Amino acid sequence: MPELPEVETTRLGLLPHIEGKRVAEVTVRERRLRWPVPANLARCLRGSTIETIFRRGKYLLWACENGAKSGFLLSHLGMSGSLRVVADGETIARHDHIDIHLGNGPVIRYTDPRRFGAMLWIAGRQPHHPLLDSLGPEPLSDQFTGAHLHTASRGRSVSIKEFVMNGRIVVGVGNIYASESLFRAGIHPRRAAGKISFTRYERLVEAIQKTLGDALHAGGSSLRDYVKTDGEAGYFQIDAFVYGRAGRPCRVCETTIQSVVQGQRNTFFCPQCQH
DNA sequence: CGAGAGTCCTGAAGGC
DNA sequence: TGCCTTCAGGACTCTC
Repeated sequence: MPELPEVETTRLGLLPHIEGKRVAEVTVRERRLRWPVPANLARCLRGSTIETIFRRGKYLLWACENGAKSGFLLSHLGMSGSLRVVADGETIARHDHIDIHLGNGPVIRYTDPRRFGAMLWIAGRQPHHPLLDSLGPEPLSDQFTGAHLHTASRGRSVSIKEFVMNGRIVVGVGNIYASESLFRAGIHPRRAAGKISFTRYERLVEAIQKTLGDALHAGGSSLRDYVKTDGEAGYFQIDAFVYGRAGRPCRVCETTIQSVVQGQRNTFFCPQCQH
């Protein structure tokens, strides 16, 4: 369930605890994540200094300085993953798969019940990886514009809902925020992406940025307690206009909210407000 | 290349 | 109360 705002909140929550810290040891209890955790991950990380963490889409890139052994830890929370700062010696629970022990300090603990997440290593000083090669622009950047969506969608018959959830088009728009953003933009989720006007795409960009921005703000409000939380606090506190509200009245017009399945994902929308 | 389906996994929720 | 089934969900990967 971590969408982009939660990933960014995780990054900001970790930063003050890891910046400039040396990795003393790495414990891997479970290698079976989305892809197997590399057998040499501990060897790659051990002894390096974590300079900072970058985010690209929902991926986190941990810049690890260690001379010729420098590289990047590439992590993804999947849908049930979390990264927390815990005290050394903290009790290990069922799905606590990886611990990164920092020098005479805390432990960064990766927990992921469903194991859809990832923990990979990129050797070298450039964060190049196939998973990152074809990602679309960041939704909160200047590169994400109505013009971009309009151009990228010409000739595409795929629904707008599936289109905005495609990471090659724009990163970080997951199932919840896709429904919410389309509602805010007044666009019906089943409309063909290729048949939406430039003006409406400009409106959609605004809606996505507002939706993500609001969630980011709410997530940020939980940062103070970050050490003790699993990053979920604040995340779902935003009132959804449509997500999860099938059968209930639209908050704007009181028409009954409907749900449909698109690409094996549930979509929620107001048939009156969206067209 | 694009579209659509399949896949990984566990916990929560619903049905009987 | 408790077991069984269904669903949720990110995003890569495969097939046509």
